[in-house]
Amino acid sequence: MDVVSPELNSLLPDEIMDTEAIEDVPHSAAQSEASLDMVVPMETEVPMPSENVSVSTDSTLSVSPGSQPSSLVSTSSPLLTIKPALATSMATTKTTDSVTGTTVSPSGLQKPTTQFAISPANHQIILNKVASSQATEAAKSVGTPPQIIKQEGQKLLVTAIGKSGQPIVLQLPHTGSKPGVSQTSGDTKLQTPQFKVLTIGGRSELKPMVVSPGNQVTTLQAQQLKTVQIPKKTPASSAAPIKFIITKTVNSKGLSPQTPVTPVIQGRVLTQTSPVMTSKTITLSEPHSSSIQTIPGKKIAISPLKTPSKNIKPVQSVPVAGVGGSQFKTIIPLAAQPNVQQIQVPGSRFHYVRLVTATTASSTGQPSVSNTSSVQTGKPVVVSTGAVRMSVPVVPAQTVKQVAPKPLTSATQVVTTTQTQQRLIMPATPLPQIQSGFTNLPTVGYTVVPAQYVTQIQQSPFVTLASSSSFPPSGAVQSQAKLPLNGVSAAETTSRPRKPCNCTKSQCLKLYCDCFANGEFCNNCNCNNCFNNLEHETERLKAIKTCLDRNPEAFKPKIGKGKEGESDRRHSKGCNCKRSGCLKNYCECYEAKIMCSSICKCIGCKNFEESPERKTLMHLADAAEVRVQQQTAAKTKLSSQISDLLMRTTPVISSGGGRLPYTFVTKEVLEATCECLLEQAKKAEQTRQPQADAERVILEEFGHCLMSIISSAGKAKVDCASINC
DNA sequence: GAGTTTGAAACT
DNA sequence: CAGTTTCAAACTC
Repeated sequence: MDVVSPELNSLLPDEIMDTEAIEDVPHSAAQSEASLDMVVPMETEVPMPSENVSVSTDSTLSVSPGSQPSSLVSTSSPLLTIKPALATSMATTKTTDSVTGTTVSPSGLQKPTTQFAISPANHQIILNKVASSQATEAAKSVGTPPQIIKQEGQKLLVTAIGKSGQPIVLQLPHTGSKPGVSQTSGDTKLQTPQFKVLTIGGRSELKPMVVSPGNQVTTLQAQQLKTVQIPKKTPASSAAPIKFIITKTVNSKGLSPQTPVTPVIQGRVLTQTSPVMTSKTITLSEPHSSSIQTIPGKKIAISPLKTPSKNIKPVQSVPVAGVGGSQFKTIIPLAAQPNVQQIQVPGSRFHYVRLVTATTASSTGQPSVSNTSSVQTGKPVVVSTGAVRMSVPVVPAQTVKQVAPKPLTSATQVVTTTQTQQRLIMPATPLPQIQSGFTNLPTVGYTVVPAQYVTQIQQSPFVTLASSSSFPPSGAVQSQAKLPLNGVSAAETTSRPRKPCNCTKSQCLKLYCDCFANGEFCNNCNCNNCFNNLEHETERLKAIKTCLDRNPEAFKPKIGKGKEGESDRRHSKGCNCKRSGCLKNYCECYEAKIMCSSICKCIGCKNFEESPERKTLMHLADAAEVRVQQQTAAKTKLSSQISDLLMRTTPVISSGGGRLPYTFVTKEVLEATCECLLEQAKKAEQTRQPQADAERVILEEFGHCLMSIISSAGKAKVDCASINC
């Protein structure tokens, strides 16, 4: 029996994942071994490089929320028992629980390096297994991963766990805890009396791993246990309050030298929706939709299946209930070479991309629609080597749009989108959790990829995003995506046309670089020695982390809403201008076309509402802009008319077999033409027609004149030819 | 296009 | 946190 304590659910951070329904349970083949030094900023989930707990695709998840879905309450220090099916395989891998630094050693062979975070707010538990020593070192460098415990929502997030074919069981024993294993934050105090026991897989094979969160074991024991079993291949009822998000963990090639064969790791997030919490939708759809079933046994069994291929959900969109409301996540696994799963957080500027290196993955996605939202899974993501897992900071999304599930012939995936377009990977909010998560992140396998880049990545044949999905395949990887997304042009998707940077010394890895600061990859830039690309993923991630360490809001938009709403946009930090009077583009406020505010520390500011200089400047700017627009429109219209005329006269000209006699454009003809045009202008002026109309009339007259000239010339030429002149 | 100015970012 | 340096964009010529 595999049991996961309900506390874990409660402990899971809201931001990380919120799911309401479990649809698909992929097999997880997890391997621990992360070699990469990549740090992913802003991940709520701590990726487990080596191993992830995955719900096997084959297996159906049966969740018995019991009568009380909300009953899943995280206890402060739940006992967590993880049982890897094959303990022997675990030897090379280290498992770490994100929970307050508790470490789990599977089969006792490995160091306890696992860390898992528990967010009491959502009752979520994130289990991250850090297999590789490298990962642990990275974690060390980052610092001890914080435990996140939130009691509000009841969510269980389980990521990364054992190798494929080796189920990992999370168990919450009533009694027993390893001393000193876990830390409990003060948040853990808030514990709900009830437990949920999740059993995954339910293989007899499984060897128990015990993770004891530590301090408050006794309390947990006292609490009620609910066990939910997820039988393999059993359909899950949507009604089940518990949601599972399964994320596929990745095995990186080089990551684990020790284990040459890297199983695909699938991770899933299990979230239980509490009545209190705003619901978030999680869509994990297996090809054959698995339904969540409540099992009287009150056990949830999550069994990673050995068969890796079946239901890996390429895309996961998870609405997450956050403080501000529901938050939405979209995880899109991107195919091709690095398997990439994209996680979109509405409002965020970054796309989280999860690079999955799965050796094998195959599944035919069947669209399944959950009541609230659904994520369709397409074909399984092909796992190549280094597995990268990205957790996404969740930004509260006001509304979530769900994409109707499509049958996926290919690796098509439906992506749910929020009203806002997908953007971000960086948390809109300061997201301390992200940072913490970031620090916690195993350095391996994570990357933050700009949206455009994701689009580029999608070129890979494996994953085709549905039309609804925002990422159309693009041609060149580095080329900036300009293809329409969701029917929206790329230009529309991006708030502004990005200017190419010209960085020379920063390697485009500092905020000096606008591309980097905007969370974008350099593309078609003029920079030198650019590291802001996928080729320098590691450096880039480090740079991102550094920036976030320095300023957690470094990637937040500087221009935010003021107190009074959108009309009150203002610079988040204020400017510090001294010499520009805040009336040049040096000033970030002026550049953003907003007034300086009280938080600005500028000297000699002239960028305020009543400023005459500003008014003059703005007036001039507006006038110039209007002028430019008019000129552009006039040019366009004139050129179109000319081309139209040429098209019409072409037969005449061609019939003549030669060029028209330019001598026809004599001084007299020009004067006559000008008079015609002036006459039209006078008429327009007398009738007080609008400028646009006047221009149109004049241009039309000009066209008529041209027609007459060309026609006359053509006739003359024909006549001349007929008389051999 | 080269050089200067400017202020944010980075550094100490 | 303040002062200084670095950096790249904005600007001028």
